[in-house]
Amino acid sequence: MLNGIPLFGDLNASQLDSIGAQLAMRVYEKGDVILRQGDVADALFIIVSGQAKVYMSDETHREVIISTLSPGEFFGEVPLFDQEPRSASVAALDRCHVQSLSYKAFRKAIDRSPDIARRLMVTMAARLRHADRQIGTLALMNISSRVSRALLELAIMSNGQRVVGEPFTQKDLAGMVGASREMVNRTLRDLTEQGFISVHRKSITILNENLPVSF
Amino acid sequence: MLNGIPLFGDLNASQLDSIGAQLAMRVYEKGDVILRQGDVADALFIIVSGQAKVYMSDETHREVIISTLSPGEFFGEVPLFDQEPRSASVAALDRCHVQSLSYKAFRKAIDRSPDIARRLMVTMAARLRHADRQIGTLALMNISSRVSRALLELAIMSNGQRVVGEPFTQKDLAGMVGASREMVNRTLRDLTEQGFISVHRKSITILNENLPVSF
DNA sequence: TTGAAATTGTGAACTAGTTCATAGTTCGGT
DNA sequence: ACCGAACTATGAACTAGTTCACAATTTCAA
Repeated sequence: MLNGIPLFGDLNASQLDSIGAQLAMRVYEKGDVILRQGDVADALFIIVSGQAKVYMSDETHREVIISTLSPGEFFGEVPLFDQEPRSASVAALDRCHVQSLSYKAFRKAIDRSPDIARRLMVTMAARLRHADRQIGTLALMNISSRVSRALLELAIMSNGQRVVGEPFTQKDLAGMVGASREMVNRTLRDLTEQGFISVHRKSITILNENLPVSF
Repeated sequence: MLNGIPLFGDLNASQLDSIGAQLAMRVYEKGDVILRQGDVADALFIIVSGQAKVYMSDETHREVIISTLSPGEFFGEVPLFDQEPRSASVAALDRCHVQSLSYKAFRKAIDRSPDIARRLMVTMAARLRHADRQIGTLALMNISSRVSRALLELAIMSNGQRVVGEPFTQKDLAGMVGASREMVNRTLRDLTEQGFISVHRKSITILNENLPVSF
């Protein structure tokens, strides 16, 4: 989705080296929490492989998925600018290789490279646009429209077809659209009956671009 | 709310002058639309006086208020980074004096002043945090909690009391929390009966900080 | 000051969505 | 190849919130 201009693409090896003293790689298994809402923050993360979800949850363990992250994308930059605790949690949706960069080094990188600063701004602007859209969707659209919109957004081309597949479950989808899992299930059934999608195993194929989005 | 580090605070008069060829001031009356969702964008705006709302609406004229803006705050920066149309509309909540700065000049300012770039990033990060919180709230909390949260957020100190007053109507509040106007009215009645707030004319006083927020 | 427009207040009918319960299916590990 | 765990599916009861309708009050411009 928010696709990754690799953040450090313009740095040569020695430049990377000069800021990257604290660059560390870690592997997270599916379901592992990478960072937790409320934690004190001192590092930025970059996804090298795998996918992750950014989410918030309440005390009854219901959760909203704010966004999903793919290889090349980074996350955890917000607290660098306001020194507040992390605003959401991030967990691996499948096995993830994640690099971390201390804020100290990250700040250095921003200061030294106008290009990194610029890319950071571009990404934050994209996230802002996406978040605002999400707010509009949650406040104005009914669930079946929200599900349709989520499917269109998650779909990737796979031999000529738009497909939403692994690693997303109906529960994940429910979290993304702010609805119960059951309601998502019923919506998928309806969309199937109406011929808009077809569902096989864990993968949903979009048969008709014009999913019913009321908004 | 998202309070204004003035964006151009570190520029001296001649620096301001050198980028500000296109700096123009305009007055908008209450209700006037300053910019519209879908428009092509080529300028940034800065509120000098008055308040404005950032909102999206659907074809049936229901609207969500994404945020409100106070003097010192700027808006309309997102399309600078992605060349997409404006993602939301902005309208004056009361009489507003608004300065506009062409993207061309704005870009120049960002490039010349690391401090302006930094402030821009700080503001975007704050907006991102706020937006994510809003998404969580919309997806996880019931309406009375959302109203309580909105009241706490909008309240300003006015001789020792936390007050939410002009220019916000119940309809505005409804737009902010993604609910019907009637539901907001009923919630305010309940909160009054329970002694948490008191309502006189258009102003709401918070009597007890601990408004019932479930989340 | 007065009349029209906007805002507030409230009941009643309705409905979209949740929650609960339970069964069938698929998945992943040993 | 098997077993428990996670996921999918679906009906039924319930409920939070919407919508409609209308009255009362406040605001504001002429």
